[in-house]
Amino acid sequence: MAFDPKSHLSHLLKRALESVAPQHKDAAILLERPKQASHGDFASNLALQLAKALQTNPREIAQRLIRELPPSPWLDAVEVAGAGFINFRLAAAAKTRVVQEILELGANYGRSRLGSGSKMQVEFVSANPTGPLHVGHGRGAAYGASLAALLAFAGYAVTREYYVNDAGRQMDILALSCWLRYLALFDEPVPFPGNAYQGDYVTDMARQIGAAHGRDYVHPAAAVLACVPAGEGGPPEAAADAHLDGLIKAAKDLLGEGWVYIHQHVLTEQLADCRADLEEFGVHFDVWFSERSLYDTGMVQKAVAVLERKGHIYLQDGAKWFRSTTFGDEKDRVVQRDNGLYTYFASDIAYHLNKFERGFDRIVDIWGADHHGYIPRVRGALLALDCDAGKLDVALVQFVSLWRGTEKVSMSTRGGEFVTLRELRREVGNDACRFFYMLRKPEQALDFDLELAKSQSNDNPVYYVQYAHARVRSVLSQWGGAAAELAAADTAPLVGERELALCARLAAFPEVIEEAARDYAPHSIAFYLKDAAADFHSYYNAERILVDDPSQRLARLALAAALSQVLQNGLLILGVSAPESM
RNA sequence: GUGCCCGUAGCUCAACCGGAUAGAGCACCAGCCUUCUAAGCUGGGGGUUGUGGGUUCGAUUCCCGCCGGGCACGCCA
Repeated sequence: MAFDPKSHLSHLLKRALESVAPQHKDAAILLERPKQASHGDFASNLALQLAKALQTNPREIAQRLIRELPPSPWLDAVEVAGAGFINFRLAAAAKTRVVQEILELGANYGRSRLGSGSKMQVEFVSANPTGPLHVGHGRGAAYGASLAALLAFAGYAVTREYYVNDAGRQMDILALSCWLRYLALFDEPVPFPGNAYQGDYVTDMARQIGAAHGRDYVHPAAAVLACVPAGEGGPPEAAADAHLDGLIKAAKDLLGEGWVYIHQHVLTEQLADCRADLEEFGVHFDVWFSERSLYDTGMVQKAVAVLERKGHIYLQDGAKWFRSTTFGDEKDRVVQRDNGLYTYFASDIAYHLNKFERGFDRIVDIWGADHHGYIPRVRGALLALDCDAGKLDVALVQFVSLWRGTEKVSMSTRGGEFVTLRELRREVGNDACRFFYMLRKPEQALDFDLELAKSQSNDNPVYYVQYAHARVRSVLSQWGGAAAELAAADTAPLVGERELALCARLAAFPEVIEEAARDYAPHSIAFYLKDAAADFHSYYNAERILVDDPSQRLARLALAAALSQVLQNGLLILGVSAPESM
C-alpha cells in the first residue's frame, strides 16, 4: 500500500481531535495544500471550524490539537499560523516518496477508486445527423470525451453514448433537401426553400444517388409543385414551414419506397461522416442509440402508456399532454400531437426511461446551453415514472462563437454557413483543439478566435505542456539507462526547493483527479498540467539533470521520469498526445 | 416579462464544495542560449473581483436588490 502523506496527516489530526474534543470527533478534517509555500505543505482549518462550537479562541484550540498530535517520522514541524490554521511541514522523505510511487504505478498513477466501479453513462454530442459537425459540437465532443475518460480514471464503469435523432422532421427536411438537389441535377428544378439544408454536402449526396441510380427518383417538377400549398397567409415563417411540410408530403407520395431509400441514404452518409469526424478527433462511443429504434420497439408508446396509467396524461385540443407542472415544470407539455405523431419529448421520455432500465447508477446528459429549459420536463417525466431523478445530472455546455480577428463568423446549420469541426481541426490541429476546448469550464461561453488559434499556435498552452514531456524524453534517451533503474533510485538527493515543489505538484495529481471527477470539471486537469509543466521548465532551466554525481543524477532522472508519466496520464484523459520529441 | 449561465489585471481565463497577501497566459518593459530541446527561463509594472446591501471570526465563493452580456421560453429537434 502506497504511503499517502495527506491521509497520514488526516489520521494524526483525527487522533488529536478525539483527545481534544471527543464530542466532535466526527468533524470533517479538511487538509489543503496552501497556495503559499511559507504556509507549509499542508494546512488545516480544523481549529477555526471548531471555534464556535467549543466557544474557544481558535488559536488556543490549534495549540491543543498540536499538543495531542501523535508523533510521526514524516513530520518536520507543525505550527499555528494566522487566525488559527495548523500548518504542517513534511519531512523531505515524505515529499519525495511520490517519485517511486509514480514510477511503480506508471499509467495507473492517479487512478482512483472514487467511483468504485459503479455504472455511469455519459451521453454527449448527440447532434442531428443532418450535416457536418460544427465547432459548437466540437466543444461538446471534447468535453464529453474528456469527462468520460476522467470518470473512468476515477473508477467508474463508464458507457459513452451518442443519441441519434434519426426519427424526426429534421431528417425529413434533409432527405427532401437532397432530393430537390437531385431533381435539379436532372433538369427538374423545384425552387429550393430557404429553410431547407443549403450546404454543398447535400448536393454531393444528390450526385451520389444520381450516379448509383440514375433517373430512378426523378419526377417532373410540375408534379411536385402541384401538390404543394403555396404557403400563403399567416406569418411568413409559418407559411414557409407549411410549404416545406407540403414538399415533404409530396416527396413521400411521389417516391414511395424511393423516399425510404433517400431518407436512409442521407442518414447513413451523415452518420458515417459524423462518426469518422469524431474518431479522428479521438472521440469514441460505446453505444450509438437510435431514436427510431424507440419507435420500432414500441418503447415510446409504452412510456406514454405508463404515464397515462399513472394518471399524468390528459387530452386537450386533440393532443395528449403530460402534466409536467405536477413535477416542477412551468407548463404542461404535449407528448402526442392531434395528428397522432409523438413529439420529440415523447421519445426522449422513452429514451431516459430506457437509460434507467439499463441500470446505470448515474447518468450524465451533456447538452448545449440552449436546452436548459428542457431539464425540468425531463426530470418531471422521470419522477412521474417513479425513477430516481437524482441519478440524472445534466451538464450544460455554453456556446462557442467563432471569430476571425475582430469579425464574428455567423453560423447557422440550416443555412449551410458554418465552420465545421473538420475545418477547425485542420487549421488548428487535433491536440491544440482538444486542449483549447478544455481551457475553460463548460458553463463559460467560449470565444474561439480562428486567427489567434492559427497564427499563435506556438503560444498555445498545449505545446507548453507537450514540450515539457518531450524535454524529459530527450534527456532520458540521452541518459540511455533502463526504466527499472529509475524506479529503484534513492530520492534522498532531491532536496532543492524546485525539486520538492515539483514533488508536491506530482503528489497532488490524485487529488486533482478526484476533485475534477466530482465536479465534472476536466478543465482543471488542463490547468494542472500547465502548472506541472511550468514547475518542470523552471527546474530544468535552473538545474542540470545529467550531472556527474551518480546518485544525484539518478534521483533527478527519476523525478523527471515521474513528471513525464504524470503528464502522459493527464494528457491521455484530455485526448492529447504526449510526443517523444518536438 | 419569467427562468438559466456569466461578469475577476488592457485582453483571454483560474482560484481546491467560505480561508491566510485573488493567481496564470497573452500583450508591455528589462535580462538569460560555446553546457541535457529558447515551443523555454528569470525579474518588473499592472485589481475597490460589475454595483449596493446581508449572513460571520473571515465572502471572488453563500443570500437579496440593481446594472450589463449571452441563452431559452413551440403540438421544432
